[in-house]
Amino acid sequence: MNERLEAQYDATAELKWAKKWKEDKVFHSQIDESKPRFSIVIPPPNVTGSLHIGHALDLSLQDAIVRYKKMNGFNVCWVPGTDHAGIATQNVVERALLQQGIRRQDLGREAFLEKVWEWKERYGNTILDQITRLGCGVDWDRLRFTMDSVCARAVRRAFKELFDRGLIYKGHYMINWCPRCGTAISDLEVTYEEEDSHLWFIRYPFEDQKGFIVVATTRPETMLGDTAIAVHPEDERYKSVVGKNVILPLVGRRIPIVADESVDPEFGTGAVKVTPAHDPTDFDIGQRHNLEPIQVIGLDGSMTEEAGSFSGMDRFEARKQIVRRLEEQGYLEKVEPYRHAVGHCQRCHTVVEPMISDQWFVKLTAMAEKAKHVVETGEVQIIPERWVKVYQDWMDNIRDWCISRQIWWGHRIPVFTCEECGHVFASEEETVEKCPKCGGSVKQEEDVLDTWFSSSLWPFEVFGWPEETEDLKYYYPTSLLITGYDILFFWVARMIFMATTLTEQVPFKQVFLHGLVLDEHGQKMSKSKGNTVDPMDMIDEYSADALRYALVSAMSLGGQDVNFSESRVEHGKNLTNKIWNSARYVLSVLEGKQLDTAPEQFSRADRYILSRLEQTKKFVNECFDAYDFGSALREIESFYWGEYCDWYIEMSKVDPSYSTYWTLKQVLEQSLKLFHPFLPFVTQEIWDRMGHESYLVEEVWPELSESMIDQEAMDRVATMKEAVRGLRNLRAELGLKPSQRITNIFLQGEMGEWEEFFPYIEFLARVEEIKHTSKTVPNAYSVVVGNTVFFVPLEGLVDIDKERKRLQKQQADLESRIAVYDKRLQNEAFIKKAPQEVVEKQREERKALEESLSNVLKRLSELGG
RNA sequence: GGGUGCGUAGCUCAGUGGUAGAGCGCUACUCUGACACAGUAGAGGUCGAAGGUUCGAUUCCUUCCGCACCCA
Repeated sequence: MNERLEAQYDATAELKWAKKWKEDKVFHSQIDESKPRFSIVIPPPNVTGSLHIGHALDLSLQDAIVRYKKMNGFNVCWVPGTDHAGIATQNVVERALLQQGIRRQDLGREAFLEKVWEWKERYGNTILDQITRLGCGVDWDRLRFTMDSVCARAVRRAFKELFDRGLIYKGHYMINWCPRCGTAISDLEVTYEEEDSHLWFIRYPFEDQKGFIVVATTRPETMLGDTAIAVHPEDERYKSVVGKNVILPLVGRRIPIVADESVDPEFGTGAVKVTPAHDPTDFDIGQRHNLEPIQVIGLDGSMTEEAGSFSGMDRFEARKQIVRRLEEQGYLEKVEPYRHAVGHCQRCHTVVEPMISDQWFVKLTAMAEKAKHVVETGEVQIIPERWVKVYQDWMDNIRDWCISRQIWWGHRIPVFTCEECGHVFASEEETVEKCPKCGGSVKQEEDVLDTWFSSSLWPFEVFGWPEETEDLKYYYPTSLLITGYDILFFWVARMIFMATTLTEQVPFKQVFLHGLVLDEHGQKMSKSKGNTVDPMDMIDEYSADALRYALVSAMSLGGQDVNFSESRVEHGKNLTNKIWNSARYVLSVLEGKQLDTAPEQFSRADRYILSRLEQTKKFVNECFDAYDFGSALREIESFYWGEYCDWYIEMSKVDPSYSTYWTLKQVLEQSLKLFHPFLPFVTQEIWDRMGHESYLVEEVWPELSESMIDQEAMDRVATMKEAVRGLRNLRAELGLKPSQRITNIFLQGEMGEWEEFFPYIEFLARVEEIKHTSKTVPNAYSVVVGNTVFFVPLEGLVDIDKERKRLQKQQADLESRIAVYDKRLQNEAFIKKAPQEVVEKQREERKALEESLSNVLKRLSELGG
């Protein structure tokens, strides 16, 4: 044993171990055919970002399973890395440059990208350092970045393959445009929010000047681009006007009234304006009726030349002005308050503008079929299972994926057009000089790919795909993916269809989706609400172990969201200190003792704690297999604190023998191992202080030896605890201080069942001596435990009235409990229909209560009550 | 509108077909031989509402109410 442990755990030890694990490459994995393998890839965080509380949970879970698997003999490979986060990163760097008065356009593409790389080199390690600090056992030798050469190669290959197979195409369609980010975004990147707005009712006069038709709209500013009015074909109110023309107010354009199934007769007046250039539904109507799209809102969100006198005006200002103009000219019929969902850019929160533009798309219908199939067959298992349906529904209703982005930071689309012969082709090469057909000069596409396109290749690109590397063959498909359910569509689903299409394998065999971390009142954390928690602050204040405890212990099997509370972190710190202190005590007791051979005989107390340890181990293993991390951790804690510390260590202070010391050590060591996946630091530090040279994570996970389970030992100790609690309760009621020892008490009952526990009871209940008695002891308090009565005579202190009240209270309690059993046991249907063992158990439980009750009644009658 | 999840102690949450548990908070006592970041004792709950299934429901089913999230 090493030097004594300090009275309090100093969590700065964490820094030392985090560094050592990394430096000693403890988590480096190499191909080893002789071992079962376990591979897992990190969900790559944004390279310019920093660790947030959701990452902390996700990483804590991954680290727990990684350590657990490693201790169970698996060749574990956890691949770390970061994501280039196209739009987000570009925004960050642009903003920084603007502070110096530089616009990216001033620099030009090449120079700007250099700046972004510089930024990445400078700040990109922040989050990696934080992952280290959290204690994550990743394989640093396999660190990847979604823009590094290996990933870039994979992206080009994936693109080319899909392009050549006709699964990627360029098209002129309606997409979601973010005017602030200046790029197209995918459907998933639009978040809809309910907003209070208005429904404007506008009169469109018939061209013959005889009356008008009223349409309702939420977006009056787009009316400048209207090229029709649409009504439902079955709508009786409008049947007669279909085919007629109206004159567009403010513009004077003549536009037709068309009939289209997509119109909802319940909405507004049942007649709607059609703006094919600025609304997805209208775009479809336009296609069906050959309507010309007129773009009146530009890419920057201001009105175009087509908007006439409103040209150059911001779209929201234009809305106000147009409404005013309509009102002035008598076209505005009425305005009603209206609540509707408005699409915002997920990243910058700007209201997105549906626009028609040239973009690149991935054709998903066929790919989705495969992706659905592998989940149906169980090749990919989604856990918890309820997400399967959500996944399948999304695959069923999938739409093509817009993957081009009008930004510079990202993987530039590897498509080239020959300037001579017009040949368009995708290439896997980083640079292409000449057209493969005619040798003419070529021009590459300007746009870059959606970041999620490269992320979707992550599980195989990190192992070197498309090269058939040894790593790829050995580690892929990966064993498990752990991530939040919020990126089920964004990432998980896309990885599955990309993997099944490109590698013809699944990306991972299982995917565990955990909940999100919310604030302590179940609210989403957001900067605007000011309820965010910085995990690094928690680590600094309480330790990484404490933070991990707070997050993981709050997990439930169903993958519910986790409400984060700082008091839980504090408790985590208290727990680490409790482990530390108990170890400190045990080590001091074990100092200088040789405990290499297992004892031949165990005491009842030893067998009790060893039995509970076995039960705990079994339960914890089951939890790990079911990814029920929260239960596992809570179970270990309650065993260690509630049984080992509270009872066994206390009992071990009474006349310890060799088997006591051996058991103390065994339980401590095995508990440290059980705790280790969750609290890697404090357990490693103690392990080290115990004199072990090894890393705990390289030790073998405690093996089950269920033959150690001794039910009788557990039952007897449970009864002993009951007696101790009864005596302590009496002490508390009498106001006895811990320092006041009771001289002696008398036991009336079966001596044989109790004798071996006398020393423990004496110690735990602070009694000088327990003696046996066959007769009632007069003038004494009593504690009834089943068929046993402990008499507690206290010189001059026994208040008969008080004693009577205590017993009456116990009587009432026992009677009410027995009544419940009686009701059940007197019910014939219960006796007949309930399983025999249940009936038997009820009878036994009732009998135990009855024994206590009869003793209580006997005491009362002796007291003349 | 469709879907999913959740309503259990003052707060935050576990959990179970056989009269409910933890942490924090609260009350009282205690620096008792590792731990006051602790110990001991205690108070506190008709497990959202109503039906149904069952010998028995907080647990399973249905409906309703409330909250949250996802999709359209």
